[in-house]
Amino acid sequence: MRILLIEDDPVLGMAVRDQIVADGHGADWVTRLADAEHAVHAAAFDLILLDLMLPDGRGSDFLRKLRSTGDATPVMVLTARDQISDRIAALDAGADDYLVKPFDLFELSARIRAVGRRYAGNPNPLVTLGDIEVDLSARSVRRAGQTVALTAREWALFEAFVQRPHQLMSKPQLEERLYSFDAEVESNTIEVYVARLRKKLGADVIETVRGMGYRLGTPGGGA
Amino acid sequence: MRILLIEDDPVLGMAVRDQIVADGHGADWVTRLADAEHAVHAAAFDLILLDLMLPDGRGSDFLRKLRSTGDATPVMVLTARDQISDRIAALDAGADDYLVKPFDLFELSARIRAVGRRYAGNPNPLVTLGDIEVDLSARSVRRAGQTVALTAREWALFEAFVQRPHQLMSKPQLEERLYSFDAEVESNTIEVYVARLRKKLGADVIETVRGMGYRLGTPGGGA
DNA sequence: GCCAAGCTGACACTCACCTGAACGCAGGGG
DNA sequence: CCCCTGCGTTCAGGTGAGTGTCAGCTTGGC
Repeated sequence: MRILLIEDDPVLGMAVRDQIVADGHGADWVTRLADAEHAVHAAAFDLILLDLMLPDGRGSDFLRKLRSTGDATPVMVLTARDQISDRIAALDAGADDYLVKPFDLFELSARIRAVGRRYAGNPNPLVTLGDIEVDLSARSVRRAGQTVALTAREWALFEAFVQRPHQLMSKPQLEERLYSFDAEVESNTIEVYVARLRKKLGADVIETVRGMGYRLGTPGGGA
Repeated sequence: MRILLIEDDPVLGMAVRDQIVADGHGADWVTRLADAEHAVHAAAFDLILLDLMLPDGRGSDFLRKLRSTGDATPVMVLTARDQISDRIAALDAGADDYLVKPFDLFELSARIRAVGRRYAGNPNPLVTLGDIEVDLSARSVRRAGQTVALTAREWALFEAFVQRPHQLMSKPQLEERLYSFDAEVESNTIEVYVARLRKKLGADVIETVRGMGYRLGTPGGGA
């Protein structure tokens, strides 16, 4: 999916863009409405993430203008918690969904997938790894047909691997993913959670690459 | 599908009716609540499109009256942007969905198809969960053959789960669903209603996934 | 054999969740 | 008009699952 992100806050913008890319989508990031209008004229997007407060205007005006041209691209609005009236205005102007700041990046991923599903018509995308089935949108994992219950952290870690099937991931990378930036973890948390995942899903779900990190394994003995 | 359109604006009404017909459904168009009441007594509809501002009364009153007679016909409310309180009233009165004016006729078609799918012409749209039977169109739940009475909120919450059987739903998602887009609820309402549902329907109807949300339990059909 | 890197079982602490109870409010009947 | 009932919502106390940390053990490289 090709996603246009309209957000002027540099920190949030970068975080969201990284998440989008990490989810395997293409991301165009602009910080002003003028650039956004240029972008939507230049290319077709599958989804637009729209901040409401921007330096050169209000997002809802942009949205209304977009809709008036007949453009039906799904638009997800990013709002602060106290901008209730603006949010309603955005929905009435034709937004399809909204997210309240500060939002969870996981929730963002889930919503983006939901949009993709709605407009692509296909049901839930299943990822298969040997006898393991992963439903990313439902956050459920089955092994040999049996549903395996994962905790929040376990799922977060596992999702990181599933989303980048062949990529090697270092422990600092994974820590960053699990704990954003602020939290400081000075222990072997990742090792512990890798162990817990292996216990629940089989020893070969995650492969250790000594001195470098981990990557998704090849359960079922396929290769 | 047979659809009743209650809308006094001639331009919008005609457009919507034409769209309905173009989609291959049957359309009855009335402009006043009196006519609407007459229509629902005379024939059974698969869907009612209901404007809230009508010359001879408020749509939400019509809806409440309809529900009080036990009529469970799906109702989609058509609202203008500044009728926020009315919109909430309508949802509380038992609306299944709503569309904000001005809306895309394309979206209208999509929503109608969604309703059609949800209540797909099977004579018995029964969902079975262990010893629990759910009739979405009749808004009734039976447990071990015994009908269980759910309140409006309880049903709204339960329906959210039943409609997406395997989907994990976060508390913010569920709050959205129950309270539309306006209310800022900072409390444990969802927890309370989950507890009440469990009390009425059994502890395992809804499964808690700590830190992530809830999903439908698997009293008999998980695996 | 030695060292570094990774594995794992155990454990205390926290907080997300559960739950009973109380309050406000609206609707209906007396 | 007022009381009564039922629903929705809030609150506070208690609890356990989830989490991070650590110590001791295993594995792999040289």
